[in-house]
Amino acid sequence: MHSTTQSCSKMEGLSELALDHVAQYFSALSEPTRLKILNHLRDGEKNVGDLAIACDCSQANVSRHLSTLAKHGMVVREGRGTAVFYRIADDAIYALCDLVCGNVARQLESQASLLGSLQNKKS
Amino acid sequence: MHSTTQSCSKMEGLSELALDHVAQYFSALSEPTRLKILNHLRDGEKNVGDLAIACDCSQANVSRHLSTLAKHGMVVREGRGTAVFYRIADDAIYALCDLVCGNVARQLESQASLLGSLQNKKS
DNA sequence: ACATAATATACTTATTTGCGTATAGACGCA
DNA sequence: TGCGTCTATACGCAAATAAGTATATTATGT
Repeated sequence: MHSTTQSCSKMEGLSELALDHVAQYFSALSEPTRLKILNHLRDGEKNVGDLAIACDCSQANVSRHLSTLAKHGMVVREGRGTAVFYRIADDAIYALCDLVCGNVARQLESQASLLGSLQNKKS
Repeated sequence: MHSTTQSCSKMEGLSELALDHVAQYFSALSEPTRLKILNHLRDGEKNVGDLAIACDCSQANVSRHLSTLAKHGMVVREGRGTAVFYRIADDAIYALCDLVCGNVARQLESQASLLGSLQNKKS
């Protein structure tokens, strides 16, 4: 039923190998251009060329990034004619990104307030 | 009230700079050892030395990783005596990891079934 | 003050990663 | 079949990153 590595929906007690997978998943999301691509796919599928223009990025670059995202099952590839369209595989990816956005926002705020208090004291 | 960069709880329409922050946040979670550290902090604070033993990792290495996690507000540092204890700053981090775990598990399963069907057809 | 212990950091090295560039491969069309 | 278009890949390079090693820093107790 399942592969040799146990598939677990919680991170606690994961095997070394499974942790690597999770780390690589996060790694796929750790690149601004890839996040930009995901953002541009919010309103539906787009082909590589259009994404390159939208992201202000070279075609080769976008293609490589899409390949990375596809490898992790984040986007789905579908060739039609000479073009290749990509779309989000699972909207859960946005829940993930938005959650992180919230965390980052809080983090920035606390840093800002810390900076502010330091400047006030002006030691 | 807020800093120069708008703080937004959604990723859509984020500035270039904000996207960088989000990417760096993901990047902090893209390392197996750091995930292992977070796992070991589930049951409460631990000092650096104990974490090094638990993670089977050098002290210097763990210290560096903790520094990275702290930089992003994921863990909180507190020195007591000669030791330094770290604890999770926000349990939301686990929700994040568990969510990714679920995605990775699904991803592995679909890859496994794909592999299986290929082997069955044995082209 | 000195010795000891715990943590952080500097330096080096090996690996990874993203990108520019050029090119190969696939598809449609005349 | 030959051409134009779109996408993927190979190659080289520069920057980023993780880890080993040694050392600096900080705190405690005598």
